[in-house]
Amino acid sequence: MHLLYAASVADEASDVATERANREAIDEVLALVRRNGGRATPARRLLLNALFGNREHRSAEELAAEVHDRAPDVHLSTIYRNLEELERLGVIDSTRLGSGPATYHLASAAHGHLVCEQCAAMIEVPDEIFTDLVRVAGTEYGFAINPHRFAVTGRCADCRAKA
Amino acid sequence: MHLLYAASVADEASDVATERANREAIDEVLALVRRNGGRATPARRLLLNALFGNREHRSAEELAAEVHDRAPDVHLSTIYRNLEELERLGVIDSTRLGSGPATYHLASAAHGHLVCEQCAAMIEVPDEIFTDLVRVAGTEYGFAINPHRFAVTGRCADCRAKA
DNA sequence: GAGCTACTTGCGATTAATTCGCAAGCATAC
DNA sequence: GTATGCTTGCGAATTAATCGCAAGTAGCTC
Repeated sequence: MHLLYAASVADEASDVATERANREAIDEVLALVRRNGGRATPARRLLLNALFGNREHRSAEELAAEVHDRAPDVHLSTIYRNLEELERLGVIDSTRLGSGPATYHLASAAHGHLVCEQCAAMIEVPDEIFTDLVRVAGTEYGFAINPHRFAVTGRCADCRAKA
Repeated sequence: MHLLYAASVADEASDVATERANREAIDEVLALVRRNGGRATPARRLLLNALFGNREHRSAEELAAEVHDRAPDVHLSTIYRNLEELERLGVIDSTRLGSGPATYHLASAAHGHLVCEQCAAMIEVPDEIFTDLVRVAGTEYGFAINPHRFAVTGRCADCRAKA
């Protein structure tokens, strides 16, 4: 099993154990950062901690709030710069869901997104749902789809039922 | 006859013809607007003229620029309000392509979009490419996909070749 | 064709999300 | 330890879109 995944699977039953497990995964990411000419700074470590802390989609602002619990001085622009860097390295994915801010989560928790245009509900779906689209786009247009970075919009079951 | 003059006369002639053809379609839309409690205002007519004028994707700002050729006083917020209204009525689709502003085009020219994450190139694709995705999302999640409102991101053939 | 009513508009201010420039700070390599 | 250059904090700037409000006007009514 992949280390990144293993770390975040543990539930919050034992905070200490989770934190230790996450620290290993975070150190691995920081090693990757260093291999790419980057530095292991406290701000970066705290951001990774927030990202590994739970698997939900969170905006830059929300992640900043979590980082601020421990280091109130970390500036929002630092969060943005680090998110950009981590995405470039493939550690996280950013996804634009509808009209709000972009959301971020670990690349190891990759999945597609269905977002309702009416109620903004978001459904996470496995990549397999895109198999055919990926194939056709590849053969017909030479286009390699990345299903993690965009949201598929439409209307959810609830909203359809109401109409 | 002077060539440049001939060209401009021809352009103007075709402009006039196109405008007459579009006017019918535009009147039809305005009738729909009125049926829904709206009014046929000059600003609205000019915006529709711009939308019917060519089929490309254009941002609110670009459409405003076109409207301004004839009526410089139409405010950008009026453009936004009218675009919102026209989308609500199903006359146009708005699509978020990547990171830039939303783009708008006639719903009758509906199609999907592949957008390259690297070079921002946009490929228009027929709806059929989504057939399987639409089917699976419908049966598995009760979700009705609208393939016109989002962009499928990934890497285009050119950028893949370079890498 | 005058008048009423409600939809629309122009305009500026405001919000939301993100990016940028720069000087100071600090992680690493040597 | 010291130099190098990646990073940060901070505020200002950008970009895209939305809002509140008073003035304007489309379209119905009589």
